[in-house]
Parts: sequence; structure tokens; C-alpha cells
Amino acid sequence: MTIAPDPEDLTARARIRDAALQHFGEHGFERATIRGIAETAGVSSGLVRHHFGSKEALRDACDEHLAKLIRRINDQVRSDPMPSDVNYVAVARTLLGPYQAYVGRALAEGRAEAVFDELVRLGEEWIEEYDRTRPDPSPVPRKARAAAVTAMALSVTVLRHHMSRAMGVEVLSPEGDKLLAKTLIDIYSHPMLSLEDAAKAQAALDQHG
Amino acid sequence: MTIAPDPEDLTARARIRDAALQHFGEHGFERATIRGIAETAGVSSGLVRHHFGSKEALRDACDEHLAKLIRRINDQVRSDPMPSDVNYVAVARTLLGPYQAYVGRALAEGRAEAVFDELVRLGEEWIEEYDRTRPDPSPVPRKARAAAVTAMALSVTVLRHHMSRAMGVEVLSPEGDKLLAKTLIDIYSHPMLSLEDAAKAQAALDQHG
DNA sequence: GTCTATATAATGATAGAC
DNA sequence: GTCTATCATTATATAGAC
Repeated sequence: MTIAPDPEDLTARARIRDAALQHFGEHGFERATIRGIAETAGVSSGLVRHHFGSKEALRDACDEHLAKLIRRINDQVRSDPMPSDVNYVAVARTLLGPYQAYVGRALAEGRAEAVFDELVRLGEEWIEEYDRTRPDPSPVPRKARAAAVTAMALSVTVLRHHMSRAMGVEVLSPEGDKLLAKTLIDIYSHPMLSLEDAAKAQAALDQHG
Repeated sequence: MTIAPDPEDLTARARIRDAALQHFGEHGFERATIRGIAETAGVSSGLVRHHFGSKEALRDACDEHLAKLIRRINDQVRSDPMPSDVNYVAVARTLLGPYQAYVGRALAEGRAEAVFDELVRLGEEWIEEYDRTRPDPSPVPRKARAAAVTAMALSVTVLRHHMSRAMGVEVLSPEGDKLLAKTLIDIYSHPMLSLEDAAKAQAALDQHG
């Protein structure tokens, strides 16, 4: 558990980037303004340009920063022995922590590829482990399954506003988080399709899908 | 199976709305321009204003149109006996058809509430059915489960660019769709957590979650 | 209902001083 | 590295003719 450094101690460049992450997350890329970001960072709009060149380049820097972060987190997760009772899926939610808003928007716009791809990689490893205990071999490549599982895991991040409204409690609040966790555990432990029905459906797809 | 009416036959108002759905979906709300929408609809920008008042109001009209559509589809799905081998989840993807891009963006921005909420309602009914065959009672309210399942189902729509990249095939193409279908069937028929582990996790959350 | 033309406001980019 | 001042663009909103 590390504590975020005092904003005062950060370089102007870092403060600008953090402010951008916040503004892009809150208002979206287009609606966020360089002036607004500069103000939050406590600098002039000219300095933003000096450090990043353009708004677009500033966003790239944000994505890059997140890419580094997710890689670091991945390495850390990997070095620990995987806790059996905590799904890797839950990790994704927690990890992105304060960047949920930015990540959600960025992903929905097809950006932040590195974040998604790193999670897929982690998912593949998790699935490899999972397949050892699975009786029947999967008819689908690991990578495809990892991609789908990752997308599902991230859906809560991307659609958290709707989730909160539908569940009647803010998913980012303590109670919301708990309810969500219990819900996901329940879902992940109960298959929606029986193996029979699944086999039938797969066969149908293979024939005339 | 109905066929879309010839654009020539639509009123200017309808053409504008359809063009807006397309532009908002392709470029996002901010980047889309009234002029561009007007051009696609084959009218002047002044007429857009005349019919909808403002860009924001135009978006509202788009959301409202989609809300109507989803309600109509829901009614239709409900009136049919639910096919057992086709997951309701798959329906969501297919239904939104040509509006995938718009819906994906709108949902990510917290809009199109009606679309999400209607799908949740449908999900609740599906879960009600599901629970009849389920041996253990769920410790989580139906609504919460429906919300989570819906979010997962929609994740493919919202994150389709990343899914396509990770799977190596465009999910909207025939092959991509097939691979995706097979993948989802596989995932939905194999629980990620054992009932044991799930029970343990639930207990842990109930104690000191 | 539909169009043309204009007003206005905001913002990203830029230049240059310190 | 940092700031102030300005330019140039762009798109929404508006007014008014047909």
C-alpha cells in the first residue's frame, strides 16, 4: 500500500497529466479544455502546450501513463501466488482505482489498448490455470475466451452509471461494492447454460452457423 | 423480418434523426456536427434547428427513438416462448443491430438509460425462469443479478473494437460473430468459481466485507 | 417547412517575453 | 520552464426570406 505523493511535490508535467486524466475522465476528451486542465494543475495553458504539444498528444501521454501503470500492476499480481478465492476479474476493477472514469471513457472510444491487452494477457494466464481443472477441453482458443472474460470484467467499469442506477446503490460506494462483489460471485459460480445445451448450441453453430 | 423503408419515403425529421444516430455513433456527440448531419439527411442545417431546436435536443430525440425501439423489441421477445438454447444475452447484441455504434457510445456516457433498463427488466424475467431450475437459492436480489448480466452482455457492444483486436477478427463480421458466439457459449456453460469457493467468498464478505 | 446568411462564443494553436 | 496575449478556426445558435 503506497500513498500518492503530495501534488505539491510533483513536477508541473506530472500535475498537468494528472489533471488531464481527471478532466478527460469527468467530461470526456472533447468537452475537456486545455484551459480547464491547466487551471486544475495550477499552471498556464501555455505550459501545457510547452510540455505536450497538443491536446491529442496530451491524451496519448495519459494513455501511456496508464499503460505503464497496468504493466506494473500485472507484474505484481503475477509475482504473487494467485489467491484462489479472489477472482482475477475483481482485480481489474480495483486496480484501475482512481482512473475508473478515464479508463471507462477511453475504452469505450477504442483507446487505451494497452490496458485492455494487458488484462487479456493476465486473463489468458488465469484461464491456463483454470483449464487444468476443467474436465472437457474448450472448443475455443484461449485468447478469445480471455478477451470475452476481460470485456465482461470491464463492463462494470464502463457501465458503472447504469449499474448503479439499476442496482439502486452507487457501485463505487462501500455498500455498492459489496453488493456487486456478492452478485458477481453468485453469477460466476452458476453457469447460465447447461453443458448439454451448450454442446447442442456449439454443434448447431459448427453445422450451419 | 421487416425491411427498412426507403430513405426517400421518410419525412425530413426522420431522416435527420437517422443521420444523427449515424453521425453520433461514428464520430461521437461532440465531434459530430449539425452541418454534417444535415448533409447526410439531405437538408439544410437550418431545418435541423427548426425540427429539434438544438444539438442536445437532437440527441435526446435519438435516445427516445431507441427507447421506443427497445420497448417494441422487448414486447416481441416476451410474446414468443423463450427459446431454450439461445441465451437472452445474444438477443441484446443482435437487436441493436445497426445502432451498435450509437448505443455503445451512449451507454458509455451514461445515456440511453431506457435501453439499459429495458434489458435489465428482460434479464429479470429470464433470471426468474432460470431460478426455477436452480438448486440453491441466490443470496443476491434478482435485480442486481440482472443488472450485472446485462452489463456483461453489453460489454461486447461497448468494447467491440478491443474485442476484435484481441480476438484477431472483426466481431461484426460473420466469422467474428461465430467465434464470439462459440466463445460466449463456452464461457456461459462453465462456472469460473466452484460452489464451494463461492460460498466461502460470500461468507467472507458477509463477515468483514 | 425549408433555405441562406450572419452573429457569437469558445477553444486549440501560436508567438514571444521573462 | 513558465507566463501573457493574440490568432484563426469552427460550429452552434439565430434571424429572416421564400
